[in-house]
Amino acid sequence: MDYNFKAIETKWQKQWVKNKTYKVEIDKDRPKFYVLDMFPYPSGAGLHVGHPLGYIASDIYSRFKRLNGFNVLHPMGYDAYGLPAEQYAIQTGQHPAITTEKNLERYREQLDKIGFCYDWDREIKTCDPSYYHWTQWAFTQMFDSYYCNQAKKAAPISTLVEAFNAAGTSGLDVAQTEKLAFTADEWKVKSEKEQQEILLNYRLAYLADTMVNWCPALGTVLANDEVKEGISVRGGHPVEQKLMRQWLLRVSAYSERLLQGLNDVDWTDSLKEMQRNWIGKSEGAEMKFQVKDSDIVMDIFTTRADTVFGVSFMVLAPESDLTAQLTTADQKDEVEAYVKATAKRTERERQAEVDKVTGVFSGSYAINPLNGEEIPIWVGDYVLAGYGTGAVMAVPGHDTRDFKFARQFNLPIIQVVIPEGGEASDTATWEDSKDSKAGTMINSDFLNGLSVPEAIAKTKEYIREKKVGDVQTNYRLRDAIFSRQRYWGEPFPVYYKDDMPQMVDAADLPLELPEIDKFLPTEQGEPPLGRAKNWVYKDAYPLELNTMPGFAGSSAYYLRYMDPKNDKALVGKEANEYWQDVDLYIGGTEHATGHLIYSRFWNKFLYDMGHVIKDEPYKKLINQGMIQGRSNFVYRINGTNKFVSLNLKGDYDTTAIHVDVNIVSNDVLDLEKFKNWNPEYKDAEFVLEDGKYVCGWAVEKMSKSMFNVVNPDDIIEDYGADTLRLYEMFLGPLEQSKPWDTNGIDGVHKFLRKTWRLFYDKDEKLNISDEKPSKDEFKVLHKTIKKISDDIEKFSFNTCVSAFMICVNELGSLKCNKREILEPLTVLLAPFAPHMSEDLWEKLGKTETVCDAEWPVFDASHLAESTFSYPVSFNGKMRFKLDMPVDATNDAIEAAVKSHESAQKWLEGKSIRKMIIVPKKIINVVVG
RNA sequence: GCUCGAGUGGUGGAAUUGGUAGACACGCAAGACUUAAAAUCUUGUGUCCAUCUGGACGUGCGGGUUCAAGUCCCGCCUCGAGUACCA
Repeated sequence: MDYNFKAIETKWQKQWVKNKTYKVEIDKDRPKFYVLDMFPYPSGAGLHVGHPLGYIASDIYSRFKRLNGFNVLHPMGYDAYGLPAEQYAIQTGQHPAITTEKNLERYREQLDKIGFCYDWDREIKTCDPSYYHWTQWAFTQMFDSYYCNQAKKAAPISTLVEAFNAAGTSGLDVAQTEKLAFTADEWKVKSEKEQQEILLNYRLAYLADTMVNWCPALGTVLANDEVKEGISVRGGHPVEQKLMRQWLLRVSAYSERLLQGLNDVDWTDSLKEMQRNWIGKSEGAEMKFQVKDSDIVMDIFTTRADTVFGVSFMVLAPESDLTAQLTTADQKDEVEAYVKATAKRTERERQAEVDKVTGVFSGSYAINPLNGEEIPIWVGDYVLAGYGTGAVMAVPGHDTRDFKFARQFNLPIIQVVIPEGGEASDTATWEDSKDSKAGTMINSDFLNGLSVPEAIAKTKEYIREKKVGDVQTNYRLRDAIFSRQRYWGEPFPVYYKDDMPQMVDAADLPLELPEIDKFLPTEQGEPPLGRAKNWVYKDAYPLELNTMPGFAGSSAYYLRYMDPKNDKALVGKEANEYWQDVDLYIGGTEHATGHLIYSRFWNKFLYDMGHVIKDEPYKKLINQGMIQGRSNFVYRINGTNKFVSLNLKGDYDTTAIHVDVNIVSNDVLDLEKFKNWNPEYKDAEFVLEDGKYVCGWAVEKMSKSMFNVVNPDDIIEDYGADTLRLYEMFLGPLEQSKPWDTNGIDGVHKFLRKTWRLFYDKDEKLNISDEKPSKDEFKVLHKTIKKISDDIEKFSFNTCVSAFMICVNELGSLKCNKREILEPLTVLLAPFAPHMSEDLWEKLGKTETVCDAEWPVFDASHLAESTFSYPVSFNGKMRFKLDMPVDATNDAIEAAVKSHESAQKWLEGKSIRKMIIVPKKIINVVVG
């Protein structure tokens, strides 16, 4: 019988469903292992060959763990809310739920064909009310909480109210939007509404007027990680800054814990580094600059308080509240015009014009707290409102941006640091600021002569003593904007009473997404939910019109898989205590600053409130590399419909045109298919080489427009799922990006057929021998057991496939069909090629699934050798091999080398200076 | 600019962490089987010189450490990813 992958794969996929082979339940007798794939968003395009890479890797690891006695949780579900389905709805009027359901079915169909061991009984969808019930619940919990910096954890907001009643804000150190100060008496006399407004300053989910990334094309605001280089990640539309009242999550409260937590997780260094940069901790000082003839005090943040004697002006962000306050009457027009002009520019324009220095004088002066000098206050858009205090002290001598600004507006430049090995010089002659990371202080009063680190320490001490500022830590991480002016997302469990937000009662959750007639904003510019009929709570109070963003549903999904049907809690105690956390998380690096920050934040909050038992959700995380496309090109001779083969194109003036990779084989174009591919090429003519049309190629992103998309369904149709799985792994290291080239796939398919043939004789009859295997056969097997076991643990799946090929090639030449070899080999192969292994396992007479077989145990005694073949080098160059007993003494080896025939020509006329002998490794003879 | 990662045959990639560079596979070439093709099998395949035995060179570039360097150190170059007026 030939290897009939179609019959085998269909058969076992049915059997697995029928036997519930992948159903998982809590089993306290076995250790748990939780393997998770990053939640896919089911797009309309379906899966291409790059998507399953990570899923195959996690599937192999899950099966391997199960074979090693672990109770493995390996679930799958869908991040089903999102912009594309809604954009499609706007264009076609089709309800996003229908589009989503259709896409999801297609995804499922494609996934099923690959033979994954998911427990589909645990499937979740973020758009399912029984799921978003708990997304809404978590939000209400955050609303009812604040973050205490002293306890370093979240606590119920009622505790804070008690504290206000007892002593106002005194003695409190809590996360807050604005630094407020009031006494208990002041608090008590405030109206209910005023108190509610104040509490928003502390809640972990809060409503506030903030600068947001507004994307007009999508009609919604976006979080920082959803914007790259001033354009939206989804859709690529321009984004501008706008002041809006929005829901936010106080992620910044957890900055330090999110940073510290990275030390306890097993993630790649590069991913941790990305998160560290995104959190952006910097330590420095906050200093107070009194404004001349005013009671206003400017707070500025600096990491280089030691350079304060070099400050020659101050700069405010145009959006800063202080800008208007500090503008004098005669500068008013100019400043207002500048602020307006800045606001009009998109984020993208602002970034593109980094070199353009713009600014305007406010008319006011500040007083340097260290030397009492008066310095002008300017407004400039190089200062960001969102970072630090939105104001800086400018040290043009030692900061590039300040230097450029000073030159542009003719402001004084003072040198305060002499770089190591340099001398003080006239700043008028400088072309750029001078580096100040190391050196000696000058022009700095009591700091003169000190080194930079000494000066930093001394300044900190000084400003604390004189109370002109304080040592301060700053984080770049911003609170997450949580409102979206869209339809297809979780509704907020929020209603408004007297204009103040209130949470929907827990008993009334989930608050289901209402039906609307059109998926567009209302005529009044309200979000789409403004169209919903009776969108009120308790028949009286209007409900929130915004919906939640994409990351809401994906922030705690891994917890839900532990207990997906629980209608009393996000996750039950028993399930949470058993499954605990994710042992292995596999997914793309694109989630580094979004999902992976938000879900860590979300989880830490739930941990603080005692709802889950682990502080960090993902113990080990691996980023699979991107599968790139390998595009093919044809070369059209300009102005003709004639195409010239790659190596002859130098003789012509040509234009390269992308051609569908599916009509090219080994870079040779199928001419007939090409003519039929596009009516434009129906009458195409060709200049061939050796009778063939050879295409050019390049590695590019896999995308429709490059005609290089390869569909896994097609591969499975031609070669089977097991071949697809093996080939995806064989392409290269999991974490590396690499191009997909279908051409190499024959190799792994051939390997599977060779494996099959070990079980079948020439007449295609099953033929397995119960004879004792030979020493060589055992050696091949155990070498493979060791290699596969080690490499799976290292996630080095490409070398596993090579090892299998070597093993089967060797067993093939030994003509081995011994049960004692083939049985363990089938188990080794089961994680990689589950369909074939399951089938062969049955052929071996087993009645239980191969998934529950026992992983073969490596026995080193089978690898023991009596001789070792030494490579013999002369001055480091390998010249010949020498077989020696493994227990040969160095003297015996030395003698053997000296008398060896091949050694003579290298020793001739030279003397042996030294002989290096590394037992069972190498011999190196140093001659000269 | 800063941070991280990577540069090995025509191609994808191996190399036990300092010890035989190019495993395994694709592609290519020659051969076997076949009327023929496909499939399958065998052999060869880093570059250069040589009829062979063989030799020289060779892991982005330039230095260095070492008996021995793809691997370690110093200085560059190129590509990829992330991030960016972050004070």
